Amino acid sequence: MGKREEKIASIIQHTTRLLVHEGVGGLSMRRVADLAEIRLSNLQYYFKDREALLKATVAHYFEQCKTDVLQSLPSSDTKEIKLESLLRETLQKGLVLGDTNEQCAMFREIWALSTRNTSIAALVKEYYQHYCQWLVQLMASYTPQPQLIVSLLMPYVEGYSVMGQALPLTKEEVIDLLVKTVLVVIDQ
Amino acid sequence: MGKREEKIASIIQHTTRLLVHEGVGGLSMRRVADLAEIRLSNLQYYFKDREALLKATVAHYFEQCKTDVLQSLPSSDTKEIKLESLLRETLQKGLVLGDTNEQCAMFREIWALSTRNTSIAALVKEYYQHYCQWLVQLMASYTPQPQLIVSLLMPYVEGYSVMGQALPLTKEEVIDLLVKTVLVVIDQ
DNA sequence: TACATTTTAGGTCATTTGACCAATTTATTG
DNA sequence: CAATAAATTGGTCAAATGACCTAAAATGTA
Repeated sequence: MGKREEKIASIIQHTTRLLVHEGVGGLSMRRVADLAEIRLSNLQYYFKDREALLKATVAHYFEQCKTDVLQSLPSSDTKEIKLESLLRETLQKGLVLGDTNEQCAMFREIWALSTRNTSIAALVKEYYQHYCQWLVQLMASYTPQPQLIVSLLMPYVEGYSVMGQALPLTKEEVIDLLVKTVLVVIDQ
Repeated sequence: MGKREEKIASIIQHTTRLLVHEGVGGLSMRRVADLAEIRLSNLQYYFKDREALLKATVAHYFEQCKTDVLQSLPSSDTKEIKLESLLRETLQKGLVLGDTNEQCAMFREIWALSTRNTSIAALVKEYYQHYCQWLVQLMASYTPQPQLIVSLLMPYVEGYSVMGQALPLTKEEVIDLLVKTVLVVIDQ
């Protein structure tokens, strides 16, 4: 990584931290410059304004998500495992309560931003579409209707991070329920 | 509604609009005062600071949600209808894509806020818990396991508003899938 | 009416913010 | 080495903002 890339990485990292801990309201060029220990005008040299910095930071976030997801998905050559194990494993990782998770906090900000920022909204949509595709591809080895399973599980996982803490079931009970549900549905 | 209540209602209404259209960043006491056509100091008389205004506005939002939900739920004395119809009707209303809906936009802001504001986070959690209870109560007339159905559908509906637009299924297909799923699961 | 309370008006002040600029330093390259 | 571009610095400026204050006006009440 060249010096330029390193510096940009540092800027984006501090911007991300600021976003997570203070929200969009707390994000200003000056504060980022302070955190990254560079002058305001130097920051402006790399990102001409707040908007550009924000866009780059969000794009970087989804890049990171992509890497995380693709790594965490079981590789498709270990097809020996049962569909049930795959589901359990995936759900165990995927079901996260949003209020205890830094990555979720970042997503909340992005989601709110996307309401009024079409280019950020496009990034969100694009990411979810890719995510769907990866999962469909993964599931395709186990069932003739991967789209069905994905359409059933993805919104659930996202919704769980929003309001899972208000559910009358524990995470384990939820996983049992979902696994059972999926297995029953594809048997139909 | 007394003059005082009318004025407070107007302030909260304009605050809500501002939040939806500009985000938390665009929310300042001055702008609210301008929109509500009162002096800044008058606004400060009713809400001592931004924080108090925000809290009251969020609380009002959830009050409104409560009213909406309780009204839209079929009254429990019309038990003649089938569970399937109930599910279809509820899902038709509940499955909303977040990017086309003003109420969703407001929720996005609130959700982002709740990351760093415990009292707002408490309002969110409280609302979802009540929402769960209402639905459990409603479903209780149709199945011995209402909690199961609610635990299955509520996160899904919330998640659908987040990423439904990236799903490979249409809303109608999603509803068919969910209804079928629920009916199969409770038959087990 | 006279008094107390609530509500409104107008203004100041210190801070923060984004935008902009001129000058200087640090690579890079011919 | 010299010239050119890239990177960095320090600083100014106007606008916006929250907090604060005082006085007046409206309203209710004894």
